[in-house]
Amino acid sequence: MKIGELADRTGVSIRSLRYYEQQGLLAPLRQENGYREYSLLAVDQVRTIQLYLNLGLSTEEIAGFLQCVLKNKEAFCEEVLPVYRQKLADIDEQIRLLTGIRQNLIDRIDSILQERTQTGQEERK
Amino acid sequence: MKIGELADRTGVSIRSLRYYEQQGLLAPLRQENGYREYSLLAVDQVRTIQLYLNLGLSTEEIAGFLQCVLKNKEAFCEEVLPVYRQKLADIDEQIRLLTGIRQNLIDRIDSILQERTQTGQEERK
DNA sequence: CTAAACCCTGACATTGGCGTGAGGGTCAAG
DNA sequence: CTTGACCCTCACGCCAATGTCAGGGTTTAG
Repeated sequence: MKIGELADRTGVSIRSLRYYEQQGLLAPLRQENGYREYSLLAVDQVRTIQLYLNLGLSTEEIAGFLQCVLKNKEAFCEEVLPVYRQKLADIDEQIRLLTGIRQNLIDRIDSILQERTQTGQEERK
Repeated sequence: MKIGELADRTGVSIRSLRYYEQQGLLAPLRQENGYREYSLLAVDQVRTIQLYLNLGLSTEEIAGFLQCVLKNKEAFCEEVLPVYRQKLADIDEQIRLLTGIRQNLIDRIDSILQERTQTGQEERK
């Protein structure tokens, strides 16, 4: 199938499909006229890519184990687990940072509201 | 004082100080030779800017109330509270997203480990 | 006088997945 | 033949704060 059909079937934009190819995640054949020719397997492949992107992995990280997971179960691919663990650590760190800022904001909002009630300023609901 | 001294006193890079000025957060006088001339107040001002940046606010948002908070208490500046609340909502949303991904990662890690022990693959500590 | 140490204004680079437009082939239906 | 729907390859834009050159003045200590 050509790129437009693959885009329709997967819901991924043509631009993204070409980008994935550039990043080494897809390798379609070429017709004589230069058009990309995708096999049916490409549909699953693109969905798999999307799945990993939604986990916050970069195209580079995905490229590191995509070929393996397409042919085997994830558990068989040694590369996957360390990437997952690193990502988990990163996310935990991000959540930690955000949680700190969040509490800071809450404290500041509270103290503003408190100061306003003390000085008689009204809080609009 | 000149920009280098302000940078030393605040720990903020010269590049950033110039950027803040460009964003309307600082407005130093100019000497005859074109050098920026900062008053002592600029030190507090820069620290205040840093404080808000660390809360995740953009220079544009900060510009909206910086002059006010430099002269009054935050509680007196009407612009601050809505910005804080919006930011808090944004952060809550980010945390929600990250938490979802986090759980997804944990589930996947667990299932990989479980599959490996079932199929006899070893988990290196 | 000179070299070091500052200061100035641009302006490009970074990050990363993807939108979008330019300029131009290919192909099938009418 | 023509029109329209596809396809191709660049290549810039985005977002935001900051790093980092380049090319050039000024000042200051020795």
